[in-house]
Amino acid sequence: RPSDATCGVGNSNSNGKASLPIRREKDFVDTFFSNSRLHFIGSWKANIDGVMSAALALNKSPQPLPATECKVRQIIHVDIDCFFASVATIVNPTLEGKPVAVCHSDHSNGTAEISSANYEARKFGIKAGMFMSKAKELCPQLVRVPYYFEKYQEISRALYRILLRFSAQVQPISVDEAFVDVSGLGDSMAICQEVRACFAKETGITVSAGASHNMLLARIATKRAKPNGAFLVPSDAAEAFIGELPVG
DNA sequence: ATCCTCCCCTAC
DNA sequence: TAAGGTAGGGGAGGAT
Ligand SMILES: Nc1ccn([C@H]2C[C@H](O)[C@@H](COP(=O)(O)OP(=O)(O)OP(=O)(O)O)O2)c(=O)n1
Ligand SMILES: [Mg+2]
Repeated sequence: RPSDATCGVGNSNSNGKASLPIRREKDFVDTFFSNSRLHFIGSWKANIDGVMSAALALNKSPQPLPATECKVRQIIHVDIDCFFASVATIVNPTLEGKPVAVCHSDHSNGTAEISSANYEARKFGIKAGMFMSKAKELCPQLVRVPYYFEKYQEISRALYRILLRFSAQVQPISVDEAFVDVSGLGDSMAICQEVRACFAKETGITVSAGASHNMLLARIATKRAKPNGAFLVPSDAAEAFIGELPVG
């Protein structure tokens, strides 16, 4: 906080240089937020509303059947595969097939957190939130890549533009994840595959999809579909599907 | 009974 | 060399 900055180290004497620590404090806060992946994700949620209303204003998105007018809804959930890590592979295709993790630091000690790990890296037990130092213990040949926040924004917009071509009822969950109500708009698995194909063609990145008759089942179906797949839970299979889910 | 605020937790 | 922010669900409990 600027009001605290004059209490900082090296500013104890009254030589008229009190403004310097205040300015450096402000720069610190700005760089912190501009490099924070969690700030990027969190503020995007509010940002999505603008993207949505702009696209919906074009009035080109088909309206699904209201829940009251169809016996069984058709809900789709989509989630980009290891989003940030996938973007790095688009930027540098030679990373294909190698274990990759997104992180500010590549050091073997310290507490820098991994934001996203690709599926090669996950075979070693590496996952989001893990310290890079721990990840390199598990996988010394792990390739560390930087953040590309501008590209995440661009690719996220592409996903939402595609989803809104199939239905006007899109609920954003995050930068890489959304629900879509496609009740009465066609075969839900066919729509899943169309969305996946469109997105892969436009961005070169894979997105997985789950489909079922409610949001919860669709979301869990996406976990089963990953990576680079689609999975349907039919109404009469829901009980068995839920019943066999492992703990953890 | 309802509404509100605070707090804890979780998913991104 | 590191950038642990943000929104929302839901329970506890006080005010109305
Ligand atoms: N603890 C976390 C979780 C997520 N993210 C960021 C990086 C992810 O790429 C993005 C999307 O989150 P997901 O939970 O969808 O994870 P991924 O897309 O990376 O992998 P998955 O294939 O499991 O969806 O959010 C992050 O920075 N820190
Ligand atoms: Mg994802």
